[in-house]
Amino acid sequence: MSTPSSPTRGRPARIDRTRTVEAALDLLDESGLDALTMRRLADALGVQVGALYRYFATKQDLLTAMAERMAGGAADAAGPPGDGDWSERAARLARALRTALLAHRDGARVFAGTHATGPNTLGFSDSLVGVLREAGFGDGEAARALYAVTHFTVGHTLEEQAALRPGDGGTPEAGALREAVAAGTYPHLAATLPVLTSTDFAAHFEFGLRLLLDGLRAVRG
Amino acid sequence: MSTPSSPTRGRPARIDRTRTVEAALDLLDESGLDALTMRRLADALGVQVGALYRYFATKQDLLTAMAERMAGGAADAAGPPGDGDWSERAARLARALRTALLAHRDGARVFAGTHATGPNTLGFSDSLVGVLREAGFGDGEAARALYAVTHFTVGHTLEEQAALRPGDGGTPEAGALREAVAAGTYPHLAATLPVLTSTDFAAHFEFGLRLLLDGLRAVRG
DNA sequence: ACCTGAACACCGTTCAAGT
DNA sequence: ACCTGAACACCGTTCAAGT
Repeated sequence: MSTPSSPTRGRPARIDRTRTVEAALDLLDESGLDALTMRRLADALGVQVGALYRYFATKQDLLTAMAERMAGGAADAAGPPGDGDWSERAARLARALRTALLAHRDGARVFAGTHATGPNTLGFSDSLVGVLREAGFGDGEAARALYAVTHFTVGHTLEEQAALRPGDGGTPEAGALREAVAAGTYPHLAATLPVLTSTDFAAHFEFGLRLLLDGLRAVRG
Repeated sequence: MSTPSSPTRGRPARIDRTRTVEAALDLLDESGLDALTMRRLADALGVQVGALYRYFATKQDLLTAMAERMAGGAADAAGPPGDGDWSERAARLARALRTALLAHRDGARVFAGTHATGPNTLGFSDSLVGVLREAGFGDGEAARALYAVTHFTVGHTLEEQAALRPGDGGTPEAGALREAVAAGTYPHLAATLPVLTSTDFAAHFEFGLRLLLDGLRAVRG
């Protein structure tokens, strides 16, 4: 498939999967997902475009490998058993996922657009499900809680990184929001505008995470 | 900008914003987001590609108009005040958003990739924040709850539509998941595999939504 | 075995020119 | 005013041929 054979025959390879994923993440950080093209990546690696297809079947395959790489270490955030109660350990895992996505420009977009099934991604899921099962949650509850926490975290971080994109003044569409709210008749949006346009994304994230964990507490037993 | 002037001078226009968005949604349903190109859309409308740029500044602008269109009607799902308690009304809004996204192929991807600020989108937000404020939640809580519910719903539906993509047998990466879990050592994923690979997405959604609403109940007062 | 060179079949966007 | 025709500067992917 996309992995060359083991013994080094002929000239040593100039690139490999690991180096290519690293270069792709660097390019992502510098220029963003829209500018991450196979040609530009090949340039950065000093090879021709076609060479990339010996290591990745498609660009989607490369993006999946990037997502898997980004998730590295997140599984360890739970800490050893006994280090905090189940809700604190679960919260650490969710925060670690958000942090991992924030660590790369458009990280959430890459993650949301792929379906990595490598050890980093599976390890994270196993960790979170494990914390809940060991806390006494049923298998169904633990599995569904994993999805709820993951989907919220990815959804949140997608918005967080989108809001921070344009780069210069304030939030991007906070302007459009203010304008529309001022003109139209959205009384509740008008009343909550300061919070809605706040850029304290950590506070937004912690609020949603707390809802999910409080909800889990209510569902338990 | 992208809106032609009002009085009909010269020949009547062959296309307009509304017709174009409708054709784009049809094309989306038939072929998916990856196949939705400006050229194919122009073909479907019987014009040349360049003509589209008289109505939409960029493809992103078109996608935003599509997202806004998809959100139509979702704001009304709360029903009249008094029709159910706050949590039931909020749940109806969240379900209406999921349903609106599911109504179009790749609907969640379109919605997640844009930032519509039209009346449908703002009306939905105003509705949900309104339900919570009228139930006695503070402005900050109501605004942040809007984000939590919306991000969870979009994140969930993104996964739901991604899982249903390939189309033929079972879930797409359920196979990859089973395989990896069988080979590797993920005891908690192995134990919960039946639920993790379940395609009852409505149940997954309802569970996460319940966590958020139970969490809100716990936070109130 | 690994990479190059070159092609194939496309893209989004712009803009002079026609009607 | 609205649309066409044609171009510009790219894309992802494939594959014979070189080394």
